[in-house]
Amino acid sequence: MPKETFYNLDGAKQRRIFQAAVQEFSRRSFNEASINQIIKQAGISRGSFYQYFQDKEDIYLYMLTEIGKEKTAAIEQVRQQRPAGDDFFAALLQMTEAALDWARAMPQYNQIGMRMILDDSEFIIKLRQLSPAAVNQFITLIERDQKRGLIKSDVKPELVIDVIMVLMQHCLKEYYQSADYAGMLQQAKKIFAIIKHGIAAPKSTGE
Amino acid sequence: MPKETFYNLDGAKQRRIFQAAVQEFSRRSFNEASINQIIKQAGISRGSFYQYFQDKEDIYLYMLTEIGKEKTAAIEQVRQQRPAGDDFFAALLQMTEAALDWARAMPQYNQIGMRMILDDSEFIIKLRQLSPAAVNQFITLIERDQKRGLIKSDVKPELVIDVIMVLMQHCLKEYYQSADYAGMLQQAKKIFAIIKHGIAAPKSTGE
DNA sequence: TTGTCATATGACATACTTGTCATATGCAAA
DNA sequence: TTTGCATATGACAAGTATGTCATATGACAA
Repeated sequence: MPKETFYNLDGAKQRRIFQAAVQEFSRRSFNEASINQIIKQAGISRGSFYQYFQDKEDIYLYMLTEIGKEKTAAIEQVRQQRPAGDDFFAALLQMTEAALDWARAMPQYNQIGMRMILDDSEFIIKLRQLSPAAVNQFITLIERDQKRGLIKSDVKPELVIDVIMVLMQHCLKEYYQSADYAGMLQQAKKIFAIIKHGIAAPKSTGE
Repeated sequence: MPKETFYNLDGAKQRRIFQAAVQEFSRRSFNEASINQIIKQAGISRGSFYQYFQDKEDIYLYMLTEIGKEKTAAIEQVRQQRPAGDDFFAALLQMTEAALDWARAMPQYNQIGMRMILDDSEFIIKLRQLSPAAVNQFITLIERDQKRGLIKSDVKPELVIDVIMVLMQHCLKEYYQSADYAGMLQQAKKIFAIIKHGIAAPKSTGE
């Protein structure tokens, strides 16, 4: 919640400040990030900064909500272009592609998201606990597939989501280092196959 | 590689300094950690610190090797008490229990390990790349089980290890917050079951 | 032109950090 | 006792950071 004065600024300047924040918060952890760097990058004075924002937490939250808006819009676009598959794994794959797309297009935003997951400063921990996590939709999908007899009924949907989220994060992190889009997608598919079918050899029934 | 002067110190003082480092590096990231805190905690003067160590990296490396020694000893002990199971999943479970034991007994050490995985300061990244990771043993186990027909032959052992390592880290992280030993072990088992058998319902063969 | 008011500015106080260095201390040998 | 050497110390310089505040600026109204 920036102060009124910030919103009175013309759009270009707001944007400049936003982008300076993105740059700094994607480069360093919340604690390490420096307001000095942000104002230098944005080309505003120290005094002005405190006229716009309460403190570092304030501009961080502002930046997050801005990114959130853009992300929602982007996801909506993907969803319209490629309608969701009809089972859990199809939907999962679609989401994975969307996530990779996002990471590729907005590396800094993704970096910030990454940091948020890893960062363990008090503020970020508090913040993370509030995050809603749009997982409910997937839980519903799993439950439906369980009723349809596609997924074992004795696994807990929450656990599956948990496992998959963790692995997805890992893939994104790897993608950062390798920057190999196709390879990463390939690997994600293999991982999902493991989750789907397991690694144990079939018990000499089909063989 | 601390300086000679450090090793000339009597054991108690060395230990005090080591523990001060553990405390600080488990509390804050490498970049955020402060030498001031360490010397205050250890009860030595600023000047002395620089007589013992080159800089922050130096004491960090020293601390890591010390922890490494202790860990190796602890693992050896576990291995002797509980001999490894004869297939991959048995060995995996044993390792999980060992890891949880370790985390419970040495929360700070584990915290440091955790930080090392997450930390993205230049120094830590460089350091992490050097780490050998004692995964080879597990890869061998998987390959053996593949030959024995227990594990599908078309999965890449490296990928499986990767997936499991990531999930294990996640479990440890969760364990930190919940501090529920039994519950965590239970969850780990369920996760391994997913890896083993998958979540897809059997194709109307057994039902 | 003058008055008013929102906004912009950077100097400042304060509080941290790291690494150095002149000096002090204490021990051991001569 | 005196000499000499290893070690201990904290003041210091130089850098970083944050948040405040008196003052300057510029735009618009009277």
